[in-house]
Amino acid sequence: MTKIRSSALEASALPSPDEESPATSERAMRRRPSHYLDALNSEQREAVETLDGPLLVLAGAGTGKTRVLTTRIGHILSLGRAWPSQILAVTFTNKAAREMKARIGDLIGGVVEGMPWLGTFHAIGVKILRRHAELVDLKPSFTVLDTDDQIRLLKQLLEAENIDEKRWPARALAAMIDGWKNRGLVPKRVPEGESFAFANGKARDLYALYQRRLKELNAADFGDLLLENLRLFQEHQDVLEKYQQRFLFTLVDEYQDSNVAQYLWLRLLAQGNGNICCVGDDDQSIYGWRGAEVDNILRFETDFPGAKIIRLERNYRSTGHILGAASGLIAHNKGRLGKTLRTDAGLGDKVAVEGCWDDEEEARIMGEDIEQLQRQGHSLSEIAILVRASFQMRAFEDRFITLGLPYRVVGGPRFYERQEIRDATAYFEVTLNPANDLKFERIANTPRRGLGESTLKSLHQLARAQSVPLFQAARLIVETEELKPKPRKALLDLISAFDRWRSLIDTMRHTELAELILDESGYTGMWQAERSPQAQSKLENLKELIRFMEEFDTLAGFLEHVSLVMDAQTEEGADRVNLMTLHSAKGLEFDTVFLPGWDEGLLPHQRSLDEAGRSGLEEERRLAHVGLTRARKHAKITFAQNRRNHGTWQTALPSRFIDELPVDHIAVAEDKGLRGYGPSRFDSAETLFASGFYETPGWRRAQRNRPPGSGASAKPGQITIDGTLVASSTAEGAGLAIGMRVFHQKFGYGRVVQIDGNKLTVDFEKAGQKKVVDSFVERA
DNA sequence: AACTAATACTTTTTT
DNA sequence: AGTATTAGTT
Repeated sequence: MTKIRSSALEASALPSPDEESPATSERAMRRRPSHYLDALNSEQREAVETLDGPLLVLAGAGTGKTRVLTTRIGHILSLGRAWPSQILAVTFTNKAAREMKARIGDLIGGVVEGMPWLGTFHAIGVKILRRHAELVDLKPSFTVLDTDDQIRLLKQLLEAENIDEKRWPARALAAMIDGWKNRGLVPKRVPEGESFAFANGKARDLYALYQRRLKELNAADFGDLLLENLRLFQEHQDVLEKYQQRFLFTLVDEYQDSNVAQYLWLRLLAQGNGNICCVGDDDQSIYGWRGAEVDNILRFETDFPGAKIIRLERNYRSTGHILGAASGLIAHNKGRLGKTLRTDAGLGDKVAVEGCWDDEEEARIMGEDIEQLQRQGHSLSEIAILVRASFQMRAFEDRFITLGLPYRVVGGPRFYERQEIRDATAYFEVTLNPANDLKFERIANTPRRGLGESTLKSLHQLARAQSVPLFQAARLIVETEELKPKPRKALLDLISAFDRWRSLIDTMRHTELAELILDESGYTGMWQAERSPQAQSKLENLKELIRFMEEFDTLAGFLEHVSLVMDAQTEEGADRVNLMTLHSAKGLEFDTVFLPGWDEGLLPHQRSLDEAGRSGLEEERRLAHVGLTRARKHAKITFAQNRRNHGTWQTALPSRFIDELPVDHIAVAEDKGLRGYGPSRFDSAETLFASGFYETPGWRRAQRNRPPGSGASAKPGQITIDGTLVASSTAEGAGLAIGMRVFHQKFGYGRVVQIDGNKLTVDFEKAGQKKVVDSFVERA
């Protein structure tokens, strides 16, 4: 247990919430240790002071959820009810964990070294698992697999089982296994029936096989971090009791995002003393597709008998109209506990609603709006554009680039998920732990060193026959004549390189060693040789990685954290418009929020509707609600009538969520007209919308009944022939001849240099000389 | 083994 | 339409 001297506790009696006047001195705080409670409203205060027994804090958007959590921890500490090391506080993201640490630090003054059990479910899971690894058939040094490794492993399994990977993709199996793990199901507990969804009922066996392989590799995937913990607690009562006794208080953030496994885990731990406090908002549950169970929060009272529920309904973020619009919208959901958000701020601006012709116009309008805001002195970083799906971002990026408007894409591929980062860490991992087959395989032929499929295959064969790791098999095989001289030499070089790097671990600084490895392996060289702009940024990222390593003392320490704790470094500071998905916007707030793409089929996403029916619709509605409640002062919703889906133009109707917004809180933009696009090609959404008819049931019916092809289905001035462009040809048949000018979809215009049957050599004006198939070019 | 052409896929994504 | 993976070819 971490030692915290009483001085630390004294210090903890001095919480200083941000609003507190600087005049409040440390000494004053000591005299009146409950002063920090004064900064809370009555519900918040109750949530902080109700320490014993199960407590659910239903915290609507912007009601001070994090403040309650951190103050509660501060309160526990200042009352001396527990040492920092006796408090378990779990979050879902590293970001949330970091923020909580920082805020508790502010509260009790200084860095919170003494909160070893504040972290994500997974981080805490790993920590516990390492201590008791042997009890779940792992060694304490087990590695955590990322998604790539997981898929690769499953692919191998499928191959070994002779299952057609075309028909039964490894990804699908991975999704199923993850699903089971999220529900806390070990292979033998998987219901028979569910097995049939994959490879004619082999799914469960494959899952069992996969788990066995993981143990052999001394590895755990993300799901295991919880599932194995669960198993540990269930099978070893003594271990469970130890933790039950240790954790005097348990706090959970974003409880609505928890899955069954997490719920079971929490319940086991909370059975000790029952002091569990979950904070969440059922109206912000948007991760159902990833296994989150809204039911966990809806059922809290039943799951934890005697639970107290406190609602935080006073919103400190948004103005009245925005809150009114959001509340009116979410009120359409049936499965919710129900909260009524209110604010003391004025009504503010109504939520603007505007229709557009297509996504380009949508982007253009927002670009104009943002430029205007900018002229008024609005900070760009206080503006966010929240989209449902990432493909929507493109239109905005295009527009912003032409406008020269600085923007930043938030979310996207995480730092650690980038190819070059994974490759690099794979090198470090193998250096440290040569038995890590998956990582070894990942980089064996990256950069290309002539160790192709066939070599890897013989390695696998040998490894399996001798039941040794691939690296060991490599050692053996280079002693034989098994391989041809070239790959044999390459393999030998690789092995000795790794051996040498390994010998340097103890003597060399870990960051230097890392650079050495990347250098000598030819990995950096590989990217340097590729003179593409991406290669440049990849090299930058590798530098960033080394910089990040500085924060750790050893290579091992770094690797322990890298897969769990590393995320994109969002360069703060620069004044840029934020562009992100609704999902990644949860927990953030901005003065002005733009919500494009409220189209039927996109915001209630069609797929969500198809796959999950009403509950899917409700989740989509929560997503819309999350979007609206991100805004402090201004919100604008737009929808487009035409959206390019996968290549083809499709007409779209305004989202049903627009109909559901209370009329009083929204302002429908005046018809800006279709600006010269043909005369009344579609007398529907926009025109009627703007003339005030949009709220009538008749209008809605008209919208729904409108045949999908009516109105314009293509961009004016653009001739689209739906379906096929039939002209097929052989080179001769199409009348192609040497010297003829042709057009190719990808390469543009060029001149035919040579004809070889149906293959052409064309000298393209932009792309240079290429060999193409005749059917891909047309006469220009 | 490495390139090119054909094909398949396309919601959201903490760890 | 565009990209990412796979299959086929050299």
